[in-house]
Amino acid sequence: MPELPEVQMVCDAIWPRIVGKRIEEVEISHKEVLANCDLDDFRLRVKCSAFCDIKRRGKYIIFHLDSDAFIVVHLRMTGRLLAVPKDYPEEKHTHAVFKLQGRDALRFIDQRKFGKIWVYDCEKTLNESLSLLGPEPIASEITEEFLFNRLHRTSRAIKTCLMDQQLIAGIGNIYSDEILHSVKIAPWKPANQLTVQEYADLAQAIPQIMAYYVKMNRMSAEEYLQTAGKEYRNTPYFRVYGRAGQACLGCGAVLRKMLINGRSSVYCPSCQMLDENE
DNA sequence: CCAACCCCCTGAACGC
DNA sequence: TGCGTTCAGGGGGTTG
Repeated sequence: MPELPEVQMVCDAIWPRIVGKRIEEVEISHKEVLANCDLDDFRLRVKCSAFCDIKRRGKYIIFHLDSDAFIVVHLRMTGRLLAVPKDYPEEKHTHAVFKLQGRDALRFIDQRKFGKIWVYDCEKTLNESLSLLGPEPIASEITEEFLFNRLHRTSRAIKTCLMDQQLIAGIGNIYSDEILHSVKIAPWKPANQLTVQEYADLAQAIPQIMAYYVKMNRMSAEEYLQTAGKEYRNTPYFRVYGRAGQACLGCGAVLRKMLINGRSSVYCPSCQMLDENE
């Protein structure tokens, strides 16, 4: 489920209950959740360390430990991280529990078991593992020149490009649709057919749209816990995602849904097709 | 290089 | 009410 705005909110929401606390015990009930080591190894590398920071890179959540090791979590489709009191009722599909000093525990819950947890010994191995990620969407690197240089030779659909984590890290199916609707570009348009103006529009819209949804998704730790991490505040603000069959908020035409590279995509057949006869 | 598939897994929503 | 089908916001892998 979560893309950059949701992952950012999770980091912010669990931060106050996690940072500064020591890991007293680790319980892994579904060992496949560990992506790059086995259970004993994992325990050995993180136990007795304290969390000193939580950061986000793309859709990855990065826990910095005071041993200089890092725990990295990717929620994929249905993963959730909850910081809760140890005696808080345990939810189904809880695969990992970090019991912290004091009253709280960090739990990883994932119905579909797609989510993963990695551990890295130092900043060097962490950086190597993330080295293929493109720049953050809310960053000065996202310029017209950057997009042109990276895209003008590929015939892939622009939507597919925006979701490519090696181009830009953090955009998924929802926000690629939102971005393309805002700049009135058809999601299936081959990237190498975009005009100079369209590259410029995208460079402007990508940081702006992502920052907007980060802002709209902000919630307190208490609010996050109340919904058990299952609901997001920014959902009512989507202008195309989840609105197929409803009116385009720009022109009133009925929004349509189609598959692009196997991903459902919602678009406005009127305002996102103005350039069809180029 | 890239498109077009496949896979991982569970549950909700929908159609008959 | 039940049963089958389809779909889900991610990403990695294989094939041609």
